Amino acid sequence: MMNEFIFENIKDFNPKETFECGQCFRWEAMPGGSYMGIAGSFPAHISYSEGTINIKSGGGDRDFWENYLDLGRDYSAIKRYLAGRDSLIKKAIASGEGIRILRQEPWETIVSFIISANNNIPRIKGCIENLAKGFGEPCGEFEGRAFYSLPSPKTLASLTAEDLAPVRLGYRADYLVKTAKKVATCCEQLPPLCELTGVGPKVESCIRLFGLGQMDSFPVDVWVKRVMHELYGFDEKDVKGMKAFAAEKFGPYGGIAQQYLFYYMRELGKNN
DNA sequence: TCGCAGGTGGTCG
DNA sequence: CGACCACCTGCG
Repeated sequence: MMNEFIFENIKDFNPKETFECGQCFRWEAMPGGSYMGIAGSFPAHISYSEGTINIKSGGGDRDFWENYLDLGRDYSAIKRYLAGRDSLIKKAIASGEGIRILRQEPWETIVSFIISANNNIPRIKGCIENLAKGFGEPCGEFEGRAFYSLPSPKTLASLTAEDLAPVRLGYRADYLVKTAKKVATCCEQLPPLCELTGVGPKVESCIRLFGLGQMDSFPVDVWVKRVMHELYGFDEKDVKGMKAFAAEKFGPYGGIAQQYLFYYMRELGKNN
């Protein structure tokens, strides 16, 4: 199966900024600046040029992709709101004008961000691909490559940490199995995130923002600590203060502000 | 060789 | 509560 969807007159979208701002791990840059990857069980190749998004996909309808890329949201208005509330964030926004928050599946974000803990990006990506290839469902051949979804809660719950050894998750394998068991028994309804093993405050914030569309969620990771120190003078240990500040300043769009700040600090780091 | 990387869980004071 | 510390793994 092969679909093609065109979205025209799209502002505030840049594939690199969107797929490399730390919110997702299954998209890969292709020559020419397009991105190939998979959303849920749908592989796709996404490119953008002069206001037009072109999506070639191995599944999912137009509505799915419109929703996944959050195209219904007016990011220009959000940027104006944030810049109006705080002058320091303007610089951060300027570094990542084309960031959009992908609307990923809750389970996908739960798995991804449990794996992300105390880990680095190349290895996170590797683990996720190993997990999908080894234990996920085949999602068909797309542009000459085989794609696999992540294993469902039920599938993962039926495995042991030992079974997952080839995935190279380290101690996170145990977290994943325990969490899968919990999610699998709560059919349909998601259990409270804080009850999931491997889900602490930071991972929970990421799941809320990237998986549940809670745009006010403000994940504080090492990069956000750094940028909040650099830009606003916070002590890097004062996570409570940062969250309170974000709630006060950025209100319903704290999570989007976080993405600009995160991307800004990452880009800054690359030049040093 | 050793520290580090999108933190968390467990233990103490 | 807040401060520590161990922790799989792969890379520089």
